[in-house]
Formats: sequence, structure tokens, C-alpha cells
Amino acid sequence: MDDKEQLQLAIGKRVKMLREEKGMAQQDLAAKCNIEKSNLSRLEAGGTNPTLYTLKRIADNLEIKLEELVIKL
Amino acid sequence: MDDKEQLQLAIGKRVKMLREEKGMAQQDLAAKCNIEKSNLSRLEAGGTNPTLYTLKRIADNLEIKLEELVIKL
DNA sequence: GTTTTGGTTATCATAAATGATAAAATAAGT
DNA sequence: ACTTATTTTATCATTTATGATAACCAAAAC
Repeated sequence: MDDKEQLQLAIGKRVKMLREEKGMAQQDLAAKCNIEKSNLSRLEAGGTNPTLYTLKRIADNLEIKLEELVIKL
Repeated sequence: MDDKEQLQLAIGKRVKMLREEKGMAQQDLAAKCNIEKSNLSRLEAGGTNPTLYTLKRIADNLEIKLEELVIKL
């Protein structure tokens, strides 16, 4: 597995963990972010290399700083 | 100007500032990151919405944490 | 003034993120 | 078991990031 895949898996896990901590459903977060729910599912599964803007919207709607979202990646 | 453009401009400025602090030329950083120098130029100018992997490579080669790269965005 | 050096801009191709939609799988409740 | 909610997976179209290359611009060196 290369660097990129590892990074994708890591951000996916992080989003999922934070979302669940907030007790938010995948579809709810997706809706708030104006992201397709299928897209968010892929992202959480590590199947995509998200853009900064996507990450920002996710952080905003999780009510955390972007720094916190990408911590330890 | 919308959110996305503002974000792009912000990350561009941040990369430029940090790169210059390190006394690194655009082409040097680009080369280290395996990014096209034209691509990095566009990124610093706010003309693109970079992916997480691109940001990670930039942070690594600036020898900073990804959190530090995306601070205050 | 002409070489470097660093940066910008333009163009085109390709890869990949995301949108849009639907179907299938899984979990949770009741 | 049945229903409901949630997530996953698949597919196709569209948009966009990036690669690749080249030409151009500006400033500084010499």
C-alpha cells in the first residue's frame, strides 16, 4: 500500500470517528456539507483523495477546526 | 467571491509564506513534492483546490505538520 | 545588455473527485 | 419476522486537479 492510500484510509477513519462522536448519521453530515452521501461513504472508506474544500466543509459541519480534522495524518 | 475561492487563496498564501520562510524556491519545493512547478504556481495563486495528498506532500517537504499547513483556514 | 534565476501563464491530455441515481447490504427497533 | 434507518456499492456523467510541455515575464547579477 502506498502513501496516498494510507492517507486516504487515515482521513476516512478520522472523519468517521468524529462524525460518530457527534452522533451524526452519514447522510446528515453529507446533507449539511452538500456532499453526496455515496461520496461521503467512499471518503470514509478511504476510497478517495478529498480536496481541501471538501475537508473544510466537513470540518465546519462537525464544528471543529480543520487542523483538528487533519491531525496526525 | 465564494467560500471556495477564499479558501484557495488562503491556502495559496499560506504555502507561499511558509515556503519563503524556508528560503525555498517554488521550483525546488515543487521538485521535492513531485509536483509540476506550474501546478504549484497556480496553487499559490489560489487557482486550484488542492487534494489532501498534495497538501500532505507539501507539508512534508516544508518539514511541518499538516495541521500547521492548514491552520486558520 | 544579456545571461541567470524564479515565477507566471497558456494549452492540452489524463486521471481522479464529485454529482446523480439506484440498488443492495446491514443494523437497529419494534 | 417485519419494518425502518443507515451504510455500502455500483454505474455513468461531469467537473476539476494534476501532468506535461512550452512560452513568456521580471528582477537581479554579472
